[in-house]
Amino acid sequence: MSPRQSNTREKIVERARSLLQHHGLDGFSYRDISTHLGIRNAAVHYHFPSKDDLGLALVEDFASEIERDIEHAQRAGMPPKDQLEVYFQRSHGDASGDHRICMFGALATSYSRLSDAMQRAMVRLRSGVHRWLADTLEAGRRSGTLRFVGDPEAKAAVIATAIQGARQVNRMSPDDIVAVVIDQLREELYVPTSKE
Amino acid sequence: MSPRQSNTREKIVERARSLLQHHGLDGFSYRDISTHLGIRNAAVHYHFPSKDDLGLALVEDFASEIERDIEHAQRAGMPPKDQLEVYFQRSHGDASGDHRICMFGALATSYSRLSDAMQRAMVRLRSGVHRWLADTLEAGRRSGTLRFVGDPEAKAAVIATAIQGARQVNRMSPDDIVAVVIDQLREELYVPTSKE
DNA sequence: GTCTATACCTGGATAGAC
DNA sequence: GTCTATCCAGGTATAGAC
Repeated sequence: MSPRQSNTREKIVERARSLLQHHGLDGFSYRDISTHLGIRNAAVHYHFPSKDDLGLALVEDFASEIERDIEHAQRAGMPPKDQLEVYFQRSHGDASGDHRICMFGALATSYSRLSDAMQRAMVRLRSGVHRWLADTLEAGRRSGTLRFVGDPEAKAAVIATAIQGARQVNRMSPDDIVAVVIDQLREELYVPTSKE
Repeated sequence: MSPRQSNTREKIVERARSLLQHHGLDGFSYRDISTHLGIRNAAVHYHFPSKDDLGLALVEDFASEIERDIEHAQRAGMPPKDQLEVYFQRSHGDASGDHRICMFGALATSYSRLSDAMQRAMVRLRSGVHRWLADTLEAGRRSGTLRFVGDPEAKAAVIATAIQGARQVNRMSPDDIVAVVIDQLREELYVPTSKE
């Protein structure tokens, strides 16, 4: 009932996450956040004493958002193909909307210098998404709406990494590479509904 | 005949490239280079006055290496499947050997802040690799050694982005994700030689 | 080509008033 | 919870001697 998070804190997280997904953790400063919000540097430090605190909050914020969506889709009994489609559309929306790159891609170069807590949060998030994707693929293949060869875990790895990679190089091309990649994945995965 | 590049310059490029592919452009300093080579900071600045000069040299060095390999494979008349295999093995070697991430992934977060020259060099490199990969896929399908559905350009995009993404998350997992992804791509692409 | 020395700036972080 | 003021470390870059 009582607000556990101040309004400013939320705004900081929102802004910092955008900066992270555009420039990486080493590519933005407290100043970039404070000036955008019209506050002082010290105010940001009040909410997140060190940059590691901020980084951890960003990963956890992102993780709980993803996990909530996965749980919601599963509770609603959404068919595998539809769940996959939500994943595709979210990825494409983030990427083409304001050119955000994937959280894992954004933190990849910093990874070895991150705190243990942050590394653990990322490993946990990646593993959770991978688990969901592999299970979804397997269920779809069993029910006949999806098709692919080999291990669901391996196919999940290809899909996730392709989208992540596409989001990173999207800015380096006039074409919408994310859209191209997702369309190709659809063409390979989706079983046609009518006889071809 | 006369050496156009001093030994030190080569060593700087080599070291800087390793640092770039581990920590990103914002994740290393001139100091990291100079101490490793046992020289002073100013000596590095002599060869590369600004960090942008250094970054451009790294991209161009990498690009000429790749382009040389592509040209060599084509001149040798190497079959499409073998050319692809060279690409796979090089990617896996770099990634599992000393955990280097892909050059595009390493520079993705910095991209919008790079000089025009560097951005152009990266666009050109990406487009060259993509051209080669799409052509190789198409030739392989025509000759019956490779199989895939859809446009060679789109399939090339999926393959390149998947490997790039895999190289980035490789450190976040106990498994060798690059190997998993490449094996899955092989299984999808390679036409069995004997009847199955 | 490499050195010493230094200038200058940015960025993370803290103290203490309000 | 936000401010002003300040500190300090690290990083890029340059001048000038050797």
